[in-house]
Amino acid sequence: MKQTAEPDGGLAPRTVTEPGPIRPFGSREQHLGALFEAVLTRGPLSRRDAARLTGLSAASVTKLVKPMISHGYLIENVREAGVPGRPQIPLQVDAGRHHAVGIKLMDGEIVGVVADLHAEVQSAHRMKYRDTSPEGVVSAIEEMTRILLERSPVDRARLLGIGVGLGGHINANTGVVVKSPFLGWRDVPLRKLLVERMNLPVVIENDVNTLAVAEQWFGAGSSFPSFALVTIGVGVGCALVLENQLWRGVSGAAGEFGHMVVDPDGPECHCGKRGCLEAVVGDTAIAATMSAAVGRRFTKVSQVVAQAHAGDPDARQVFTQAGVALGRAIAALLNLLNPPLVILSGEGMTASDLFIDALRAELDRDAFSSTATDCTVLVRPLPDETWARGAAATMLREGVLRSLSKLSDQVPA
Amino acid sequence: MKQTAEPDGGLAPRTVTEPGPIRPFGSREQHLGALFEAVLTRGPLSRRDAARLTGLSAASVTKLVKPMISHGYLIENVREAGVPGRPQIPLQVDAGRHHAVGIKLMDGEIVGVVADLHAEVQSAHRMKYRDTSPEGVVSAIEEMTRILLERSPVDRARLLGIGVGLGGHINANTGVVVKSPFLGWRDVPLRKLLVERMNLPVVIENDVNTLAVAEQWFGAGSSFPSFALVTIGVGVGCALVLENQLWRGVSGAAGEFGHMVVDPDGPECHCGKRGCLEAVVGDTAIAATMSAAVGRRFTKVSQVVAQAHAGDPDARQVFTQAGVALGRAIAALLNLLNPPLVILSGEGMTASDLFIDALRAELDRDAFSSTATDCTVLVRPLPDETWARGAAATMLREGVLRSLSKLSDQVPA
DNA sequence: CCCGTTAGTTCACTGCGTCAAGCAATAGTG
DNA sequence: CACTATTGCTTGACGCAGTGAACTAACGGG
Repeated sequence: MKQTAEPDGGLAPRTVTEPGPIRPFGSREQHLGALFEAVLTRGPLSRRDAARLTGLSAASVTKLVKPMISHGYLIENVREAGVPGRPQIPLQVDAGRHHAVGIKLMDGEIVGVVADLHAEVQSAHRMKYRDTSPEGVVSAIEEMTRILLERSPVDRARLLGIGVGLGGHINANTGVVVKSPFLGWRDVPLRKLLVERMNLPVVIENDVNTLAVAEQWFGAGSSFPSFALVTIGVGVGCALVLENQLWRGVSGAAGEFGHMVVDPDGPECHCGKRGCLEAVVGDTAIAATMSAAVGRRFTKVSQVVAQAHAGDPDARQVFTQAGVALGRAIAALLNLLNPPLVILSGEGMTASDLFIDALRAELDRDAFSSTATDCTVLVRPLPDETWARGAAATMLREGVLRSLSKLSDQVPA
Repeated sequence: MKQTAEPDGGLAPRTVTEPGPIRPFGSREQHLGALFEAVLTRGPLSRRDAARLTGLSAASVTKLVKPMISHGYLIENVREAGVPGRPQIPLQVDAGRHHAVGIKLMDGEIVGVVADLHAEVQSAHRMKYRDTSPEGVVSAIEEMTRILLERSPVDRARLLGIGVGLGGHINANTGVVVKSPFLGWRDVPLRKLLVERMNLPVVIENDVNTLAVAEQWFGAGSSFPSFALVTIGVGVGCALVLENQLWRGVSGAAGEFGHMVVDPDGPECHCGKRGCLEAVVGDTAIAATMSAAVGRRFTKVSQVVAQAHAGDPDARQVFTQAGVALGRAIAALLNLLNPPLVILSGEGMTASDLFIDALRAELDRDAFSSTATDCTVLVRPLPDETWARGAAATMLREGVLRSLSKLSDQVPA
């Protein structure tokens, strides 16, 4: 805590020097972005429908779309008639026009993809790495990028950059890894290092946040202004999108969900506390609980999952307990923020059938008033490269919105 | 939960009918509001400083301030020289120009105030009521308003309306009390009833939210774009202000903090679960825990507080435990949202010395990375009418911002 | 008394979105 | 096969809001 004081030290600043947070002018940039997002996420769209979606007038849409077409962001599809009246001209994003590399850093392993503007994966690769020093990781990412771009060659001019997602406390604005337990890092300026080495735009972001961005652009999140994304796997993570904005918190550390204490008398967590959510429902926790219950050593969740699917009551019980704990934590989230949507994702959700019922029941039990009934809960098992895809999506979004804002009306030569 | 499904049912809406969420035009209304808020919360302010604060140009400030002065919202103070150059003209809000009634509904008791635009309380009153039917409550509020306005007569034209704060799930937009446990209500259109009876603008809002609004305008919150407000007393409540906006959630139920489960094996809660935060640190919980520990019957917290202040180790222990539980819950909040400020308030904070150290220690222990160090924690013991004052502030804000938006440049006759 | 300095005001200008009118392209109809 | 109804897109005049630059106002100091 910075300080604690009884306030009301009513300071009347004689000279105010705060930098005005208000944009001096023009919402054009925002409207360009909104229009692009609408066309991207809501499939092919006529100008008229785009106008309705964004709230702009048809005239404005025409004006704004023009430079986006001439610069190659959007393309006009062939008109399709069928109803009386002039047929609509479907607009869509020229997906192949822009690409990005997405990379997910894990403990000892790294997954990378090349994705186009629809976040369709063009190629993927997976490799191990040992050297966890900043230099080593940068080299691994360089190597990965080289391999990926060899497999699916992308014109450098059309490569928006590299998005990197990793667990821990990442300050996306400064590009600094504030703290990453699995790498043992503190305050490593990863973005700077990567930009210097690769000479390409780089975005680094918490891995769960990258998933949320992908979900917001290409998934269920596109229909909801706010949602929470909870991932279950080795760890438990959470990302928040509030009013269409990724919520990062003051220091960029928002969304730390795994170390919420759900049972003060629960098992010890690697963070030093007892009964953290992660220590109850994380992968290692599942295996450990099962081992303790049966008296036989389980090292992997997959073994417990297999047992449970085979009908073993002990294994089923382990998952039921995990579901209850998870439900309790998510209920806390629901009660606190009352979001319209919660997406459950992560490797752990592939076995969601084993605990989803317990989770739901607990949600209904714990949720205050209508916070549970007013919330859609979505289960999203994770295809393997999705994390890396999310990182690519984050870079795509950043890059496209940035370049859109520089768009001028004039047609390029 | 509404539903659960694997999504990607990629619906391509042929005809889009969504109402565009974008404002058709003009940010003038927002700038008027921002300017007014700046002058209100940042004390007397010259046009120049106001410009710096809001980010507007000096020219714009001149233009926007003109109608606010001619309509009596702002007044020019006498200039004060001292430095070379033309002296500044301090602008300030004409506090006496607008008033509002603020009312806090409690179980069997009702507190009301009349407040001016600075939320200075002009007069206050407190009374009991028995009839908890909607009719009865409306009558009590009417009676209260009558008494308050007798004591401090306010020109009806200058009375912006009545703000009502009460615990429970309140939908401020529709003016409906969705659920109020202490009144035993469900879906009561309280605002409608009050408007009909009183023929005045009415705002109803969750009581903790009204406190947050007051804090945002007149308290520490005015210097932070986002903060969380946690109240401890009979119940435990929470309100969130995110990016200068009160966060209500989809259904207006956000901020339910008291029924987060902090200890699954803890004491039973009146909500039916076990180990809710409220059941561990609420007023009745404190008394109950103390009774159990000592084997003597305590019915009021004040008794336990007295014992603790007298040095009774049992009593002190009770508060220490409560501090730990509270710290744990607030740490969860910190980790999830990473806000720059948390304000601790409510009647319970008058005894904050008994548990604040335990709370702080737990925060530091539980918080991930820098979420605790980057967060200012403020203790705000509650003067008695503050709840009602908050309700008045909510009405003032609503009323003023609404009427500002109708302001035209022309000088009134 | 004039100068430097700072605050506030005026005004021509510009960017941006809108409205209204016009143009374009289809299906249906006599 | 015109002709009309219908719907989508485009164009241009308009208005609003905010700005920069020039100007006026009001002070202290030499």
